Amino acid sequence: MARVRKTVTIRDVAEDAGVSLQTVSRVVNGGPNVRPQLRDKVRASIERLGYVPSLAAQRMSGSRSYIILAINDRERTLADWRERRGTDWVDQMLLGGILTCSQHGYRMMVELVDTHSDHVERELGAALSALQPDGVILTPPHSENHLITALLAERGIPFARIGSDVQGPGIALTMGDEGAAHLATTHLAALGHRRIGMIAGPSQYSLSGWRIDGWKRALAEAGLPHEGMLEVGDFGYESGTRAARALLTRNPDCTAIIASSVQMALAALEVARERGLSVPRDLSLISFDNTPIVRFTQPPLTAIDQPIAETVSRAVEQLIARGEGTNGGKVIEVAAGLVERSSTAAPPPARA
Amino acid sequence: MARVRKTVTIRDVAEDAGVSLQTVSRVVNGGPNVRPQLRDKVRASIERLGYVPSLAAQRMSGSRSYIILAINDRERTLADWRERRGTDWVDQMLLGGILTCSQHGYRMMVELVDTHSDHVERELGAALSALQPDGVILTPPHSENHLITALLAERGIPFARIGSDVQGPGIALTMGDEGAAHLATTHLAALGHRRIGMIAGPSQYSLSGWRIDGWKRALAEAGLPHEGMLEVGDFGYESGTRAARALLTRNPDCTAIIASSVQMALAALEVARERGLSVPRDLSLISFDNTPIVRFTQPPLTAIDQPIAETVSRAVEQLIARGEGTNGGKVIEVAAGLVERSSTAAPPPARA
DNA sequence: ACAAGTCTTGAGAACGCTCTCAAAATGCGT
DNA sequence: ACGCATTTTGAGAGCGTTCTCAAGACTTGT
Repeated sequence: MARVRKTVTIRDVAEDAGVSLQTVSRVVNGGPNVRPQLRDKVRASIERLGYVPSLAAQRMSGSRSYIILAINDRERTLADWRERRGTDWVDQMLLGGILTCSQHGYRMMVELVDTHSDHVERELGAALSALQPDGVILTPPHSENHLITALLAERGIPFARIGSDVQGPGIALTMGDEGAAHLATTHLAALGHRRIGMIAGPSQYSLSGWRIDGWKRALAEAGLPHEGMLEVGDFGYESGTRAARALLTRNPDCTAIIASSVQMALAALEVARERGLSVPRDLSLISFDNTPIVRFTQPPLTAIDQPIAETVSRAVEQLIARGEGTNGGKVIEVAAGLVERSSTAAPPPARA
Repeated sequence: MARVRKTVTIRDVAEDAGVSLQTVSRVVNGGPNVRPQLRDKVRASIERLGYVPSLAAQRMSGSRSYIILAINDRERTLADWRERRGTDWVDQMLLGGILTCSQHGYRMMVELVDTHSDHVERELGAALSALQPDGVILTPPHSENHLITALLAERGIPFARIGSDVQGPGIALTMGDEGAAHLATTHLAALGHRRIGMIAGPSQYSLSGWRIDGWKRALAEAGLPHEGMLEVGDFGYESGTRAARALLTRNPDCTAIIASSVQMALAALEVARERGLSVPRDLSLISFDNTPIVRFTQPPLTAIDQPIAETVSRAVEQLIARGEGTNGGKVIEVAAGLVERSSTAAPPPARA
């Protein structure tokens, strides 16, 4: 029979060490002004009794809850999941967040919120009331949802917007979308490509715009035109198929494509196959998002590598260290890289 | 300036509705014995004020914490993540859990614990003390770690073991590994294969054993031999390469392989390619784990589809409904299916 | 109409912790 | 040694909820 062991509380420790509750609390929280001798004694008691403060009680009395709440888009997450599309960033985001939180004695919780719903404020408000998190991390497309940012600002909860470089309330962390697109485009131009197409994401995501900007800037620098080389998808596979077909039909001379999501890149790969174009011989392809999938396609895809986990990790750190008072207007940029695999090469001589 | 809005507490609601705290609490928790008239009045106040009970306070006073803790293997999770292997199940597990939890007013938290560490008990114990979860979900390989199950049993915390069919403390939820392997093997045998190889997972995972059992049973039923057709990997890509090479070298007549993880299936696919074997013409291939990746390989892989999300979801429900007192000995089986894609076909006539 | 029950409501303690503020102990300059 | 400033310690209240238990308001049977 499971003997129900009583929880070890701060009171037990205080008794064991022969000090007051308050002193134990100070030791636990690394408070100042405790004589080393006493501190060690208390630490020994904590160790011996295996005391760990209760999160709930800490929240109740103190000002902190030691909880960071990560908000994801329910709609997209669920759709991805049901269709087994691959939720790309969720696991990386999560791991980056959880690890960094636990390093600082915090906990991360995930909340799925539907942006398009009328109840955003209700849903999010309920979560905030129930959890009273010390910080909130917003992922696209929530990062620039004014209803959400306003709600958070009103409640005075520090928050970080991932994938956003718009200065505004909260901390913005951008993963260098403009620069990454520029990098990829420049890479293709350097290989000799002159007709470089772009399959962008939907315009609700402002990162879609930045990627287009980076692509255009690189093209301009290389003296290449962008007219007619842009298609827009919704990040999903089907939209990628449509976009790739349209792009290649309209521009038979197109020798390289940058796709703004893994799904759309995979779709482009399939479209190339159906047209008898060999990748990378006839068509070079670069995928945004360096997810595990792209290593195992045929050929493995060259991809832009955005440090999602690291970005979330930095967001967590910023939120935890918010004490400094810097809550607004900060913009942090994390640089993306390019991982070359076998889907990019020089264009075929005939068409170069 | 963020005007710091005071939190709405149960006291505010009580005042607004002109009743006692206790009555509001009863209404919130759906307690019995409240006159409908009063109940509606209280509900109206709750609605108007936007009251949501504080999780921390609920935990403090009540017996429940409304938290379910999911334990994952830190080592494997991190390795997968760092090497961008694809953490396969993490996102599905998580989503299944989070969704079901939120449907019941619970929250799910994720904890990464290192099984091989000496500190398992410490780490887990600390998490349990801090969070005081109402239930714990164990994923492989923790599901059968006796240190962990003993700790949970001692503390009297209900727990579910995912991917385990061993009756014991806690609820066991198996995803039909034996049956799934049997299904896959039978499918191959029905296509005409007579030499069906198996790349199994490491023996620490008892599901590895069940899969082997299912495979052997199906072979026996079909009157086929299993000798020399088994290789063991560690779920990772490299081990899959080694295993596939060994298997094909030792058995040149092997026309079909079942791989116990996506990574190992991808490795087998690559090994086939390097040997000039066309999949599925010369070699049929079935992957355990129907993750997004396998849809996009060339060819797309036939895969066993284990309902990870649904299983976790059922685990959560069991834990929440634990009130009934049934904490031990229960074994729940969720059936796996087979998704046919293009990596399986009849064996080449010459070798059939 | 009255006692005995049931249903409904409320008062107050308790949960485990941190906060504020006051008391005790210590250090320092002379 | 003495007074003052500073450091170290402790006592008590309070956080928002649910629990226990008792009191009041209804029923019901006779």
